[in-house]
Amino acid sequence: MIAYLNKINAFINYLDPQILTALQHISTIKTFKKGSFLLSMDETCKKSYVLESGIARKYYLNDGKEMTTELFFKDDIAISLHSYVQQSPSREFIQAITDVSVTVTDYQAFQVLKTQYPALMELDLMMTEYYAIWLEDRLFQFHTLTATERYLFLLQKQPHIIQYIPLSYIASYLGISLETLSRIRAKLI
Amino acid sequence: MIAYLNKINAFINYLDPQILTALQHISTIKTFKKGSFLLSMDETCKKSYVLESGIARKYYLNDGKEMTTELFFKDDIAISLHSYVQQSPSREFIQAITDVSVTVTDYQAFQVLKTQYPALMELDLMMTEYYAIWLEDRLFQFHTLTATERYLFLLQKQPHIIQYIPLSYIASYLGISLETLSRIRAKLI
DNA sequence: CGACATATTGAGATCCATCAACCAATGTGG
DNA sequence: CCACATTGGTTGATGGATCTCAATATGTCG
Repeated sequence: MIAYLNKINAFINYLDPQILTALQHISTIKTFKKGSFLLSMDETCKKSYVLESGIARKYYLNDGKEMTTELFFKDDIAISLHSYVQQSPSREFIQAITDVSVTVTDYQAFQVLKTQYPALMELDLMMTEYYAIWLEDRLFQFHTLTATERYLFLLQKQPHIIQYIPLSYIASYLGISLETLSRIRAKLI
Repeated sequence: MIAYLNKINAFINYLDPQILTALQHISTIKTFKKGSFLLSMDETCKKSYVLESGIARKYYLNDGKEMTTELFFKDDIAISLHSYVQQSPSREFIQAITDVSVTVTDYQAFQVLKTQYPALMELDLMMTEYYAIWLEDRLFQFHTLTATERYLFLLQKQPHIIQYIPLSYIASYLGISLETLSRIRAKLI
């Protein structure tokens, strides 16, 4: 998993400088205040956001309850995949948890660039593969681990998450209630 | 979701015949007997299998128990993604549930062809996106639906599954025990 | 300080897993 | 062709994990 990330980074480093310049031409830097939305439900995800600083999350509403599906840190790519890929209305929100700075890249412009530079198509494929593997792993966790095990797993793999993010977000990310998470933590001390 | 499948099919239909011929050159037809394995754990997934007839499933072992993660029917692509993409040992098995006929395509040969024909790179991307969206949807179901709801959802979306596949496979596919599934079905009648 | 968001704790209800017994259909060797 | 094993499915009893509702505590920020 990490190995594959390294492969992607290596691929980016070996990209033709001309391609990188072209990418920069269709990208801008933008900031979002804590609590504001990079993407709202029913909106089409027409931009990708690479986090430069700050933290964001992706969530949807279920019976009025917010279910967090993904947490974004530096260098993560924040999009709502189903909306981005199909250019259809999103079921998800993407929200800044702290003040956030991002590199914004336009979907349409990127599509054009991909047909121009096959290396970008390949890069897009690698990143999508990585996301799919990450999803498989998450599904595996829901399939086989108890709530406590999922929490410990998160603690071990991404200890930084716990420090900066409200427990209510973490609870729904783990697929458990806030109360259960609180009890799990109490027991572990 | 279906719309995107249509888009992929349209894309395939408009592929340069030369590309299709090249694809056929690196593919062969093969059959597997019921119960036999297209891929075993610890083996690297070096082929992709497009089902022509029959049914297959993907599963892994957890505490000695088989957890079914995916069911394959006609035209589905059976691979273990993490193993295929990273060319590393698989955690999963792919097994023929009935006698199965498949079109086998070699990973390495396909990689070469992709660099030769960018349209194939694009096709690979679209198929991976589709799989990722499917995974997101499955994760959504585990996140928000009860066992009964997940079963009803499956019944509604893929009624053919129930007819040909042992309940034990379906149970683990839904993330529940065989007994619970049996009770759910009893209540629904 | 007061107000609002965030987290903890308790009690009861619910869902689902586990263990175990049992049943039906199918297949196999003698 | 029968006896028996095997596979797939059902049903019952029980316990544990987790949810929900509700009350309380803690923190944070204007």
